[in-house]
Amino acid sequence: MLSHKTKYALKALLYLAQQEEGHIAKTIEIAEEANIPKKFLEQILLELKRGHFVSSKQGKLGGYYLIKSKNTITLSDIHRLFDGAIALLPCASLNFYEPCHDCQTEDECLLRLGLITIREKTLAAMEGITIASLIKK
Amino acid sequence: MLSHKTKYALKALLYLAQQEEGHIAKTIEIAEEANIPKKFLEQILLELKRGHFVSSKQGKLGGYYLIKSKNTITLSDIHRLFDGAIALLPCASLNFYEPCHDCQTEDECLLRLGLITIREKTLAAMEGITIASLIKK
DNA sequence: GCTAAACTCTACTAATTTTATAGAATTAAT
DNA sequence: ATTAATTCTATAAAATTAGTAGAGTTTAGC
Repeated sequence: MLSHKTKYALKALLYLAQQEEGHIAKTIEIAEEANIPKKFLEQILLELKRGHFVSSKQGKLGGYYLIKSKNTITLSDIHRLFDGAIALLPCASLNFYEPCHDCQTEDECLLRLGLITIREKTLAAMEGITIASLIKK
Repeated sequence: MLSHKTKYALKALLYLAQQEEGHIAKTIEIAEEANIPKKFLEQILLELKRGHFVSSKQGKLGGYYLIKSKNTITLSDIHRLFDGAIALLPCASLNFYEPCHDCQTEDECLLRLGLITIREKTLAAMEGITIASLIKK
């Protein structure tokens, strides 16, 4: 399941992607439009900025805007930024790999290969969904 | 990601499925074999029993054994029993549906249809993995 | 019947993560 | 200067997860 943070991030990106070129959106504007607690959204937008999905203008008249094309921002990108691994266990993860310490040797693990299969299919599905494709539907 | 509980449940089922017909496995035996804290495993086995995946024999010489065919126990079954919904948000879930309270109307939600697509693909993948198929690999 | 060894059940605790909130600091337009 | 926005750090409240404790129940075997 997605955390609220990831859901809010996606909703914020969807809002930004729907604005006309050059529009700079204030946090309060996004928060009210997408029903997100404003102070929580501030943190989320900062993380999206650090992840190079959005950028900001400071000071009066400041705000946030997309800097990555909405066609190239996928569900898996945002999931990884806020919720981490796509895989069901770290031992089956590409980007967040960690061995299980309850397994003696990974080769003997009956679970891992199955979980890798799941991750491959889920990841393919998540990479197929972009901010742009969500808006089109 | 799977909780430890779900991972332990799967490992316990894998252990039981590998025993010869008629064998009754003690909790301590499964715990040691699969590296699971014994008291935690007790709870997990009880939940698996309530879910009709295993049954138990009480008293001395008691223990647990599979009652559902290993060919029909899927990853999605066990995920749902311990970790709940397969979908990324409750509004996209089949078995754990709940509306989001930050959406005005569900029809206007740009996220939901995409998440339903993901759920369909992930679920298909998870239904394809059974306890039996994990043992074969 | 008694004892040993297993499952059963309820409650509790400790740690972690999630979901925020608070408030001071910084930046920039007017 | 003033106003209104982002930025940053710290904190708090709530929920979830992971695990423990201990009493109760059941059954095999002597």
